[in-house]
Amino acid sequence: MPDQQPTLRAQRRAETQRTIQAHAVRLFSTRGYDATTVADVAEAAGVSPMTVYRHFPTKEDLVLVDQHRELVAERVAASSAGQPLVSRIGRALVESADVLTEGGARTFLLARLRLMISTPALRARHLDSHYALQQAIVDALGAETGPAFHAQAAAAACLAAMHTALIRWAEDDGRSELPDLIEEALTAAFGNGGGPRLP
Amino acid sequence: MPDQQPTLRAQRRAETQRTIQAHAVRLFSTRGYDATTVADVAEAAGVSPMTVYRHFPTKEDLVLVDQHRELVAERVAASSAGQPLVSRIGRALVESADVLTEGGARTFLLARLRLMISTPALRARHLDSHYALQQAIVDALGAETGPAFHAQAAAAACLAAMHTALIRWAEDDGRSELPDLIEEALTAAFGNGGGPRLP
DNA sequence: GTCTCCCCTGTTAGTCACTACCAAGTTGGT
DNA sequence: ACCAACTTGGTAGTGACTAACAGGGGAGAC
Repeated sequence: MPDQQPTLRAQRRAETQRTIQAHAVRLFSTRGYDATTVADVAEAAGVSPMTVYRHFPTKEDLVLVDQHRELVAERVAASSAGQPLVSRIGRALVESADVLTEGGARTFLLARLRLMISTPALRARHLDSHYALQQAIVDALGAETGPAFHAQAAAAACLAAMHTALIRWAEDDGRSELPDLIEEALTAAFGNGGGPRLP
Repeated sequence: MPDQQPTLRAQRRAETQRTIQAHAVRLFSTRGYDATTVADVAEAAGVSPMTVYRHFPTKEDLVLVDQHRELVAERVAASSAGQPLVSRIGRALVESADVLTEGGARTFLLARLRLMISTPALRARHLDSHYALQQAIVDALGAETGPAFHAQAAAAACLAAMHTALIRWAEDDGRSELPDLIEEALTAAFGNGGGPRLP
């Protein structure tokens, strides 16, 4: 059970993973996703094609790697249970977006997002990852929120609204603030019942 | 421009298309999607693998063929422009589901839906088709509905709610009424602002 | 330090989805 | 009967992805 070794070996592994992904996104963005083979990515990263598959189960995952889930789930779990579902979820989404766009990874985030929007295969998988995120949100909401079906519907609707904000953000080339766009999309869908703006 | 010939040649084409799809869904449901090759489908349908690809661009499209789009779009376009967006869209979705589940294709619809839910690749493509449906809805809403971004968010949220209803319906094995489930999902997401039940 | 175990990486061969490119039979209009 | 367009089948090839086997460099034990 290698779980308490954040150093040394795992470090190299994480680095090659980052290297491979960085080269992949760069090549996909310049040459196009379909025109770039996994072998091309491997060669650019200086590894063998097999190594790419050991780190990323599919070619699509080279773009779709995502730690967004944990970020959102913990915020949903921490929200006060008294408010309506869409408020709790919406707030968690806005705050998570705030965190993600703070760091210096903004450009990389945009490049990945552009790929996910323009490439059909990636767009489909991206939407499917939202579906997984939806399950995580429902789990984080807890059991006493009425029928699970209702929580599913609320979470799905919130995520769909966020998705339109993501697309808008990419179209803006990241010039606008993502949290604001998400807030606007939520308001457009649910009205002002989604709760007031962050302090 | 062969556009005015609803007879003869196109008839045979439509029939082979139906035959291929029927055999495909049957084989996928029994043997599993991944365990069934396109060659298997072709052999079962009595055609060559090439012919399958002529009628369906990808293996996934063997399950995902869908005329739902036109059905929903025309109902959205016919809705009265005075109501809130989510009401207009939600009503159109409920009515379209009513039409689709009326016919005798209910069993076939369920089989396809089960495949789309259980198979990752199909689930992703299914969600992507909802994205295309979303664009059609926004177009059908007309131009005077405020920022297009708001219409996108409202349509995306409505479709996501409907999707949870579809999953619930499949889990029920189609015993409940799909339009009712969609109505319930919309209410869970948007409250009662979505408008009253159909007359 | 050295030995040993294990993880990581590379190589090969193979399956399968999917795509041109070309050949043949059928149907539709003249 | 004749030409054109449509549909189908065959072949060869690309590329994503998998399984099985072999070598190399760190990890811990002595």
